[in-house]
Amino acid sequence: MTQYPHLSIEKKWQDAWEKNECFIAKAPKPGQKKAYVLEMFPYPSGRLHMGHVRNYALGDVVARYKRANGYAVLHPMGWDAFGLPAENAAIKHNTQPKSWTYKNISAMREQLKSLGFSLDWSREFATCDPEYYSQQQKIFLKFFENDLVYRKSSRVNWDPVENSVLANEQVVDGRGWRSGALVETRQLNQWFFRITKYSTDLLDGLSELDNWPEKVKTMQTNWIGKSHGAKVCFTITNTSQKQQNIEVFTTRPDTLFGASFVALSPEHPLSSELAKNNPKIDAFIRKCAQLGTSEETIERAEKSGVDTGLIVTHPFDKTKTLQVWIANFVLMGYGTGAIFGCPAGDQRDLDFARKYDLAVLPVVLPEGKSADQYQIANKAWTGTGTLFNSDFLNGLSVEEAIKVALSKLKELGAGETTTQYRLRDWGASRQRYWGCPIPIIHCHDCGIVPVPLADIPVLLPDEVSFETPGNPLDHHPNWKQTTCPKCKQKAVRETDTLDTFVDSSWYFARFCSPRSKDPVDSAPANAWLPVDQYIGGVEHAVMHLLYARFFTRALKDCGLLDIKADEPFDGLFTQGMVTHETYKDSSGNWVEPVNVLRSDTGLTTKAGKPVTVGAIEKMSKSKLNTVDPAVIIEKYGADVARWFVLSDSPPDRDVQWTESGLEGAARFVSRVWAEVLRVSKEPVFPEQETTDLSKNLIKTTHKTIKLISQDIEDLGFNRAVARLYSLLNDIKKATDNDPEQIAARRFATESLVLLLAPFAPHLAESCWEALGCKQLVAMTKWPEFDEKWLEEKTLIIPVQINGKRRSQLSVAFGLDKAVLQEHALKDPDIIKSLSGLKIVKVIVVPDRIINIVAK
RNA sequence: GCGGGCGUGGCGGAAUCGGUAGACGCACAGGACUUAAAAUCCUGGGAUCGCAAGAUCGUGGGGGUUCAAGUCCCCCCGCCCGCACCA
Repeated sequence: MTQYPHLSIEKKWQDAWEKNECFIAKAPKPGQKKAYVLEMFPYPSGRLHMGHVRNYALGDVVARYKRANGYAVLHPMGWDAFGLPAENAAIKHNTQPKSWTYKNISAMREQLKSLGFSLDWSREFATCDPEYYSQQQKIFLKFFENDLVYRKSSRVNWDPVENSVLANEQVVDGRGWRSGALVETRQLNQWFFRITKYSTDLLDGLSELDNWPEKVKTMQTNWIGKSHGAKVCFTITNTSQKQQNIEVFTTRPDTLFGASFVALSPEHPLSSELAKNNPKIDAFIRKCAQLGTSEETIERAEKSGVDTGLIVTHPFDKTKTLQVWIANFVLMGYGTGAIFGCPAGDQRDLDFARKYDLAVLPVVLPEGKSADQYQIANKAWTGTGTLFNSDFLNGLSVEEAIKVALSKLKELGAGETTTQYRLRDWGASRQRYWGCPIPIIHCHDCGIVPVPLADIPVLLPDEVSFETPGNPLDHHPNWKQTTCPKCKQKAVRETDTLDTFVDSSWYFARFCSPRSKDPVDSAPANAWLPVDQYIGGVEHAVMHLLYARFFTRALKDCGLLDIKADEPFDGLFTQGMVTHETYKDSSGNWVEPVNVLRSDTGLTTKAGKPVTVGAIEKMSKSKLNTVDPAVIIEKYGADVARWFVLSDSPPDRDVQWTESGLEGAARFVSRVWAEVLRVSKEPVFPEQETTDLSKNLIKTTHKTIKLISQDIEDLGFNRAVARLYSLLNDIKKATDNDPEQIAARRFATESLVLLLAPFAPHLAESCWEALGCKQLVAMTKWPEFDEKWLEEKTLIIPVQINGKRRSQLSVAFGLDKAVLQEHALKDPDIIKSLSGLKIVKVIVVPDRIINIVAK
């Protein structure tokens, strides 16, 4: 077989595309449709991984397809370049985050280019470019002006040995990952974006996102967590404290009669107040603080608490009293930071009650249970039912009881209805160097003073020291020293930088006018936004996507973004991960796939040690089960790598990287190339339609054009790939050498090449050239199908008896029920199978199926 | 713990509306070509029973709805993603 010479060819076409400016986005002409195709931009870790290849290959199919269909396409690329790894690398390798990051960007840019993605590189930027983050500082100032950003005290993980703030991922089992010290929590003044101002709008907006996966919308809905309920006031009877009442939030006021305790969050102001005079409470709160700030760890921890000794009265019955506890599972960030516990109706409350031997009184009776026998063991009943043990609520449904309880609370002045959101304001302060500096000055006399626009950008210092732990900006000998813009006295700069999620919350808009002196120019923004197809990992389903939706709204409200669209991303697609088998040697060390040798006796390392195969997992450095795209591109070519990640697995599911799958992809590329060379040597005949053979191939080709176009629209690339395999097989099978057949074969082959182009663009260009076509495929129109070839005159209908296929009929299209039934009952196989049975009923679905029910 | 998703041959998957389960690819087996091997080409593969015709079973497990269930409903199991300072 003719080997496809990928190395020389791929570079040639990449240069040709660049020379012809094929992928430079040009504003849509009047009447021209646009497509903004965007994949989530990468963090410049230094090397491309297979997840990137998949992500960008998916987007590239869409971009190339849209271009071939006459759309003006914007398909840009940039770098999510700020963040913690650069600082870790700086410490580890004794470099500077800046040089490390830009070096990585250069390396990854070359790798991306070698894959031949149809990107508009003229718009490239990195979020750590001063041109980018200075615009972000302007946005921050505008948000500050519009009260969309503010300062408040909030908890952070604190490493007492390193004297620095830890990210949640840096807290391992309650200890700092480097120092091993027990983590404490500290209160710090930090900057917050007022995302909760848009809670309702962000929630309502979801319903218009028809081209988003349902699961992502559900996750965002739950994250925002709108719930209707009540604030209920419990009066403390035995206190010397100033605070006389405890306010709790509940969505289930119907279960108030089942309340057996009230619980405060360890961070509740009253808890801290009580801790002052009670060492036991103080110790408990300190212990809770060691869990860190992650909601997951807090909720996973075994339920525990401490009795405060306080007693409150029940709002509905003053003679009933409840103990007040402090419990580790009550979150300060939600509701009022206090709850009432109804153990029968909430699993956490029940676990808590069992542990501390508190009363468990069921108040909701599930349907079909008897009131005098119903008991709660170790499973709370959270479903519907009828209220009992509940005084004036007895006999009501849960839904009715909620209403009645609410009006009673209002009547007694013991509570009010409220709407509560789970969504919290976005804490965006980071006590780190490698991020966008917050353009604020702290003045002793004037307080918080924004940096004047004329003084923007506030640039990061290039060289910082990581010798002392903590925030290098704070330690820098002179960076933070400045003068107050108002009073001209000595003042200091804010040393917090912004969360990198801020950088990625508006980059898609910046791509419309990447070199502008303003954050986003209105004409190009209106021409390109919203993003028509956004593609990235499902791990970003909530935070990144919600922050970007918030920013779009906030930017519009501040007048910094002038577009008609309300939402940044019209279409969203979440792709699956790239996985690989894991390998371990006899000493239990992970082994890289490149070091595993396969032989008849099993797997060994290159050194000959036996290797065992472990689970198939997401490619990761820690498990060493990665495959370097650069190695694959060198050996097989970019098209093979692209073809592999697009084959077989549906894009939203995980794809398992296998050597054999890769070889299959390589084989396909060679087969296409060989077949095209064969066809290219044949004479060119005008298209004719005479023989059945040629008709079939032409028909198959038209059908394939239609189906693949649809597959690409639906992002079902694995199906498109399967159809391309089929079409190639059909072309290869057509071996007759009469002019009709040769003409049909040429038509099918040319179509194949064009259909292939979004998936394996270099191969397509080479084939196109071999077939004698002068224009680049990248500039050629998508093939069209003709409906007249798709009309089916006859079809095969299965005939079932009792739901089991027993025969089939070849019939004309569109026959009516009676005729079909008659045909079916005359069928010899059916007559045979029906012997001894009595026909009960015949179901006929025209053009689909016939099912005979018989006994 | 809470929220979301996924589960189909030896393997990846197809079946888009409740209507022939297993398209297409990989791996495997047999054959052709070759001095031989590789590559390539052709053919065959869900399982069980059967010489065959064919029959029965079969979409993680258990129930249910329906003439008909991979698809809809309920329960369970396993794996994956997110949980607000990783990106």
